[in-house]
Amino acid sequence: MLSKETLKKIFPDWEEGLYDAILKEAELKEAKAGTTLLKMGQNIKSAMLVVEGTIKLYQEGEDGGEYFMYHLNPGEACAVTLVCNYHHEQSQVLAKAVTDIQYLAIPIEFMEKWLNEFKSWHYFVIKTYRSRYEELLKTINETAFKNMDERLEFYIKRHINQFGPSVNLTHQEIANDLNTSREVVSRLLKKMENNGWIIMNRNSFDWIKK
Amino acid sequence: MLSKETLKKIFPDWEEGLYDAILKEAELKEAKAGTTLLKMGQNIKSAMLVVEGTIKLYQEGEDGGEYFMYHLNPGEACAVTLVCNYHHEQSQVLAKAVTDIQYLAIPIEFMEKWLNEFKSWHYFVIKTYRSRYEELLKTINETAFKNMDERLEFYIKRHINQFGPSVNLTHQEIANDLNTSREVVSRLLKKMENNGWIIMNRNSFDWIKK
DNA sequence: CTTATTTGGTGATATTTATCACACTCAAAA
DNA sequence: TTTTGAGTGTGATAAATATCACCAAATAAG
Repeated sequence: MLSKETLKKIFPDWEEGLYDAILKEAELKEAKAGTTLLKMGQNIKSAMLVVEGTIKLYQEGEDGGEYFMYHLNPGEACAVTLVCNYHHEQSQVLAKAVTDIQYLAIPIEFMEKWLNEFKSWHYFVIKTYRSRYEELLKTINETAFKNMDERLEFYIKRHINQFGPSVNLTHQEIANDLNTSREVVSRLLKKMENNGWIIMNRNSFDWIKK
Repeated sequence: MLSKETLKKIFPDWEEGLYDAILKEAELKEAKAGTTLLKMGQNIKSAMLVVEGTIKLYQEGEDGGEYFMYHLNPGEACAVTLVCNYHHEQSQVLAKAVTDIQYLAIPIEFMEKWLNEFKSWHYFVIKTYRSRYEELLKTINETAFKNMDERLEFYIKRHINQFGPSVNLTHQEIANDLNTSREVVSRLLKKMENNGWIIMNRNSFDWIKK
């Protein structure tokens, strides 16, 4: 398990008792890069707080397509899992580990209890929902108003914001995240290369614009 | 001002003290159908709780386009205005009254205070964020995965869910909400009419499918 | 080294959506 | 009644995106 000190660094501003409760009730889990942590429709049995690594949150289409919404980083939590009062509540998102990760899994029976018990937990839940809501607004804005070239640019910028200017994604992976096809991504990236926005290598490219 | 009884009917499950606080601090405002209640980028100075009528929430594009996200009904609140700790926080949504409405405006300086003071307020905020987050997920799903014909159908269904099977919207209004053009909406509605899904009248149509 | 697989490039074509142009109809106003 | 304007219908065309087909380069596997 984590030390209380580490916990405090990752999740600051909590009450002492909340750290103790976490240490007592939460399970520290690990997952390899690429693992699916939560599928759409799956019953939620525990809340998920990120300790180490990055998670990507998706919306899943009926046809099986995926649409990337936002990243979750250490100190953040998966909003949908935070307020589940009943065991039969189903996930409306798809969550995947993009790096090897560590996360705290807290059985959902504590959610209601801790809301009553710890003011700092209550604030944490609200802060989480608020920030995720804002991420969704940005995603909607991109999706509803922008063409694929701009959406690709936005996507790349979010990626380099997370992992630095070198992008190690295949065109196919990007296409999946944007719910488009590889050919479209290839052509748009080629255009960006011609514009001098990126330098392409095999299996990766570097963002140099601005 | 509203009576406490009316308030309790519209916003059930609150603490007695919260009703009193609302009666003391909130201002009951009215607005005509069509009024813009909140623009994107505008400073938020009060929280907005719907008492009567329906509000439509939009995301606004840089080019001035609008994209409909969800409805707000009596007993619901505008999530973005609920957690504003500072006076310079700007709205990321556009809110318009679609009918004549009444709403409670609560100066944002009470938000932080009431979070501490009233457990039921805390729950209300979380419940609000949670339900709005879910609405956004649905909107993203429609926008990212569906073609215009399906999005139009979804849009109409949400509308009739609010106002009944007779839809009194011009093609232009629908086009604005879906960020497309009138011609596209006209053609798709014509197709629905041919399929026997709707009956068209001038300035309105009726949904009969299913 | 040779072969197989993954990844990327690109033309051709189809589909979807946007845009432009203009005609028609109804209803309200003059 | 005539006029005006808002709302709608629809063809033509353009632009964006999706899909198909196939090839080439790089890498991994044998």
